[in-house]
Amino acid sequence: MNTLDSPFRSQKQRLDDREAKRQAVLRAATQMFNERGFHATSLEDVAASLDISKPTIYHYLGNKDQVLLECVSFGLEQLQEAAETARKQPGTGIDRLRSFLQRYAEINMDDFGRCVIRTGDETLSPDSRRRFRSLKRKIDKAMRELIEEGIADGSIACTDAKLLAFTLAGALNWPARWHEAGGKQSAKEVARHMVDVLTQGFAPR
Amino acid sequence: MNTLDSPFRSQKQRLDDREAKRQAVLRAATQMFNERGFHATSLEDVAASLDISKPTIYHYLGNKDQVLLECVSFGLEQLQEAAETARKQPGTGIDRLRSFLQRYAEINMDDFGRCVIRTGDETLSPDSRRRFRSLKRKIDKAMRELIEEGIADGSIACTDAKLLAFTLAGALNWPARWHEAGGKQSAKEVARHMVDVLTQGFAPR
DNA sequence: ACTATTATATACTCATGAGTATATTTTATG
DNA sequence: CATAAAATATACTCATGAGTATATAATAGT
Repeated sequence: MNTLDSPFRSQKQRLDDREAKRQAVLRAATQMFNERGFHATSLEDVAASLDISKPTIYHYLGNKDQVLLECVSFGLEQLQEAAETARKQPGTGIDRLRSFLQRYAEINMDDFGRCVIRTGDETLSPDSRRRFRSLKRKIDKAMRELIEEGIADGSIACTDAKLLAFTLAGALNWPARWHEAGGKQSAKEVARHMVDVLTQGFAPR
Repeated sequence: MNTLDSPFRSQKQRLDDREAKRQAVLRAATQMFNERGFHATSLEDVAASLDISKPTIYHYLGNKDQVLLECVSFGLEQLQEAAETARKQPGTGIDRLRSFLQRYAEINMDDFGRCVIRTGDETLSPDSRRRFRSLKRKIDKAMRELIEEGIADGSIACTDAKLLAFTLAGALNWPARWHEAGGKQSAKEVARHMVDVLTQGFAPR
């Protein structure tokens, strides 16, 4: 099998190639959306940043709405994975929840996660919006279930799992707005600290 | 002095009139921005919702950017007031902080406060953005000071006031995205519950 | 009554940017 | 090789919506 740099690529290689280009477009788009906002970013800008032309983007992706949908879907997939990983872990409910929250926060400081947070539902077309919402609801549900498991085993103190989930999500979404990659504290540090604060509360124990 | 409905209004009355109209425009704009998003809302839409024409809006406000800036400024003023009120209150640091947080959350579920949260910095022109950021920084600073006072008097347990402020703000900003006026729980209830959770943490005591 | 000012509307201009028609080149395969 | 398919570009169209020029009615002040 030809793994060297022959000019004749296998079909798989070509498909991978295509996929890599799609990804590159999405990555570039995500970064620009995050910096300037979706509406202030034209696909021409995105194309230019990759030294390609606008129609090339349309060759790989249907339209601007779809570009955005894929960007956020990617972020939401990462979150979904994080939830599944946490679910499988050993330990008490609170341990699993904390481990999820840690990862959740980290993802929200990364390109695609940030995009999820910074994208308002209204930005997407009605169809995409439904998808977007439905994916977000899944994450929310996963978080709620982790909480409920913790309540059940007594490791979490809480009277309203839904509201707790919103509270935690809100706190851990916010860094998507203010944290910047090169900052003093790494995403990991920020996440850890926030999760601790949320766990303990700010009233002395 | 003529306080009845004479057709001859005093200068003050006329100024008030003008101000009332400005306010009406801002209120209508805020609501539409919150629902559809800034970019999906044309000033023509806003005008139509008030049964006036677009140039009338331009008669009262310079341009769309300014409309948005005034909307968010209004929300930020409310938050500023809340901060000042809390500062003046008696009690320990944690009491004053909690009282601020309560009000903070409530405002964020109201038209103008919501607009503050839902408006990304990138949405505004560079000049307005600077104003917007500077006003937000003030609120953040106020929250941080309340926290520091609480740390000083031992009523708040915290090692990083800045990060705690971000954490609390994030959690209490989030309802601007999901809470709706006619929902099951009133803004006040949601706020109270969230503040409690944040105070106590979710680890059993 | 006469003029200036304020409030409002109609009917434009103009830039931007999404999306496309079409041409061209490269790559793959019978 | 010849032809089909994929990749890329140039150069358009076209809708939208911000902002304006201009007209008119109402109100205020002289």
